Amino acid sequence: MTQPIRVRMAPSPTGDLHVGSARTALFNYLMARRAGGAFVLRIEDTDAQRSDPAREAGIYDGLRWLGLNWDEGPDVGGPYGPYRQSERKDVHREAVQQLLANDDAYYDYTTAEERAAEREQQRAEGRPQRYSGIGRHFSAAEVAERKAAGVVPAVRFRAEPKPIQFDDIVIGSIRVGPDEVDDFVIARGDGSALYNMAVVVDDHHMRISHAVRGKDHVSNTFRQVLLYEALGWTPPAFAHLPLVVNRRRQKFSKRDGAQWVGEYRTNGYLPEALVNFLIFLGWAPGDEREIFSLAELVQEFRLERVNRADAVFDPQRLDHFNGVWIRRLDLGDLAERAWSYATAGGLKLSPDQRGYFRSALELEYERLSHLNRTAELMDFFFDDELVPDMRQVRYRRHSAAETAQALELVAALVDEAEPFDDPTLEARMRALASDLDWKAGDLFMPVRIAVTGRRATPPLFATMEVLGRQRCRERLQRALTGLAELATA
RNA sequence: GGGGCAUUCGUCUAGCGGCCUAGGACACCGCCCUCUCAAGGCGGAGAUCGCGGGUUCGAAUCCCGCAUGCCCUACCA
Repeated sequence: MTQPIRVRMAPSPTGDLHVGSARTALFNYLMARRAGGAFVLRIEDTDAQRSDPAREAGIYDGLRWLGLNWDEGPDVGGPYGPYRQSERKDVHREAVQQLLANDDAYYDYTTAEERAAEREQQRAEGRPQRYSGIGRHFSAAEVAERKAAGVVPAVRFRAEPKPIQFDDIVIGSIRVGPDEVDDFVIARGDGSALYNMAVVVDDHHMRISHAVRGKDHVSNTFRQVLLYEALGWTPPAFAHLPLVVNRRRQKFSKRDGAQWVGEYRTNGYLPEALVNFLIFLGWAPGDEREIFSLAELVQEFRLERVNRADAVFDPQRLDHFNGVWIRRLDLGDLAERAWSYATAGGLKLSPDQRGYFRSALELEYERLSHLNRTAELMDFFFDDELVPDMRQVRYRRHSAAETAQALELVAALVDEAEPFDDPTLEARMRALASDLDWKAGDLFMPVRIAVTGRRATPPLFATMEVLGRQRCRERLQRALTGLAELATA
């Protein structure tokens, strides 16, 4: 009888979802979905300092935005709740009591000063810095004395010297010698459980089958294994993921770029792109495919194929995936997503412009690298006061005066072209260039600048078609005025 | 100081004893396409597989040392 697959994501409520956490969440999500198991969200807020339910919102938003939906959690409930560690103190306390009762743990009445002194001496002697268990040996009288002096005891696990070993799905067998794990604190003076204790208790009670987390927890795992053993519980399978690191191969942090998922959202990244990028930080399909949707990953992902070496977060690669995914979106979807970025970016859009927005966006498809660049890319479509700066034209082959004459002809052409569409405009403009004995490009660039105000745009005639006769005509007129001023200046 | 783990192009990775004179992708460079900018196509440069020993007919792949890096070493998580 195999246990159902139950995995969890256990972030601290920091206010937003870290990209490293997002990667861990993704791997867990994939595990769960592939096996038809459960993806549990547990908020680890045992540190009262940082605990604030309001700060969970960013975690939820980030996960939801990425499409990493959870089956059980503080907000949706579930059969093994509560899902906030701060609400599970009784369960933790009960387990601490059990360890105390079995003499697997003890109250430690040493003071912080005593422990610091011990560490200091060990350092001076060049010995490993470990808690020697001095608190184990106080007599009843000594304890009474310390109590009277106001010492509040912490609860320490009694770690007997013995080698500890566990099998990790990604790393393999990991072991540590008999003297490596000392008596560690499992509960504070006030009785509240510390991280390792809380994790073990919660993972057990939540029936977690696989603990999939960052490699930075390997050392903790040795302690947790001891706890499982003492409590008489079966530990979950462990899988420790390589870390997401910066260019200097250290833990990814602020100065390495945006570190929160929310920032990627506002910076115009698609969740599909972030997922696709993140999955390759520690995993690869084994063949040469590179583009994967979340749904495809559910089919392909195998924990067994996860790498062991840390992966550098390369923003350029993320950008590449973003472009790929933008181009994969169908126009309706893209328009819907880009709309809010466009207005946020300062474009004044009215609801009746949706059709126009969409037509314009269609032309910008392959030029849109990030959704938050929508406004800067498309503002000329919406600026009805646009005054083209004709100084942008390079008057090498043709003078400003000649250019003005040509634009007059173009204006006339714009007035009468029928229909006012891409092929008609192109045919007539090419004919005009030929009549003038100009190279087509020499004519198109001034027109482009006149009509869009910029040198880089989508193909000119498609752009003009979308802009419409009216706008093109007005802008051409303003360009002509500008050219005249330029001539007199 | 101690321990654990890791080490293939600048980066993400393929590779699990012979198919590797190491493949793909990003970035970079060049060419093509072309009305500009993109996108796309083609090509180039880029890794003596961290170093040194072994094992083997044969090693990026197995073993042992060394080096380097990262993580942990709290009454943080």
